[in-house]
Amino acid sequence: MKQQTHIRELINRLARLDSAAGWEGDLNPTQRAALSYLSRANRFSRSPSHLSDYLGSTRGTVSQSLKSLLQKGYVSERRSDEDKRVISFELTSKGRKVANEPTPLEITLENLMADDQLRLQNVLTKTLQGVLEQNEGLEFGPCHKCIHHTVGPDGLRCSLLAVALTELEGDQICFEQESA
Amino acid sequence: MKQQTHIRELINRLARLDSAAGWEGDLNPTQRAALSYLSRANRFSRSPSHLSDYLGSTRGTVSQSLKSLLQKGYVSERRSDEDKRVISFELTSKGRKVANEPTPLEITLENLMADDQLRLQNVLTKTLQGVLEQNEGLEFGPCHKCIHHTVGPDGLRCSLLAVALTELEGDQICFEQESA
DNA sequence: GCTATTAATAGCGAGTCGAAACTATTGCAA
DNA sequence: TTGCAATAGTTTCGACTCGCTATTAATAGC
Repeated sequence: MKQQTHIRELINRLARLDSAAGWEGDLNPTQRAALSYLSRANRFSRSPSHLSDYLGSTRGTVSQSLKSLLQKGYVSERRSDEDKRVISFELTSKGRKVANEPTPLEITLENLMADDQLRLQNVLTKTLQGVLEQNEGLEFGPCHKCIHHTVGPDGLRCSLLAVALTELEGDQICFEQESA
Repeated sequence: MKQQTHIRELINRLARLDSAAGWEGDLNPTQRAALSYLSRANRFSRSPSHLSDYLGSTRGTVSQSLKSLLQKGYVSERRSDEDKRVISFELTSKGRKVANEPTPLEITLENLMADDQLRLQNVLTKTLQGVLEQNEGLEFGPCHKCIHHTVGPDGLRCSLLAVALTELEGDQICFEQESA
């Protein structure tokens, strides 16, 4: 068998097993993935559109998932004042509690050697960039690794959106992120 | 953010994008994953039970997927003579054609440096073993890397199932496989 | 023979998925 | 300024996945 086929199967199988473990409680794997994204995205990136871009899904599908999460009390929504079409979602305390529970996959990764972890992260990041290039997809990387992220005398800033950033926001996911 | 969370997200996102690309034609990602498994599993491992173990799913779900694949002409079924409860599935020529189309993920992996590929495969394999240990899941590795695989004067054999193996079968996935 | 186990299937309800049709808001240009 | 295209989000449709809970059939152990 071709090696790249083997690696693809490993990635898919790991994700599948991680998903299967994600059925606990009244959530399914997709809802859990949405929750996880929302817990890590910055305030400009928590809309249905961005979530669907991130998940490689469609706005319609994501709209359904968010409706379900809303009914079950894991998220709350808020319309933007500047653009009344835009909705930003936020986790409730119930949602925050669930979003960061470690899965069996995470526990296993935690036990890997430190240099194995680093290598894995680097190669997978490179691979993701390659796939996104073919798809014309957005990277959704962390704000502080972006070409528009600047550190000045008045603190952290995003030169593209022209806003000041808190320390926390610098670590969050941004839909505009372009790797430096 | 914790590094293992980041890696988990990378794995899930890559698999998700690979899935999203798998909607082409009249197949969905799950059906495609089933097809891919059947194309690589040996004759003892192509039943609904083994497929559900492999996918981390249930027999009921897999039964539905296979029914759909059967109706669309991608697979054929055959009841075993020894044990009349057992059904073994096989790909039709139509199924074989679809099973081995490279996805964007595979194309990207192909372009990685050779040592990156090898490292990735090794670390992911180790990770999978770790997850399966927690799950009490089966590994489904290749026959020739199994403790029961022997090479004698009369060719390849499986000492557990007590059968002779062809060269091709030595490279296939087996549900009984235990890494040497 | 009786019973437990195993393999597979069927039916249920919730939810995902892509696709297409729809509403509301915004931005742009004539 | 009016008119229209683009954008954000929702709704509906049909096919399907998913866990769950029977149910049927075949086998294995006693």
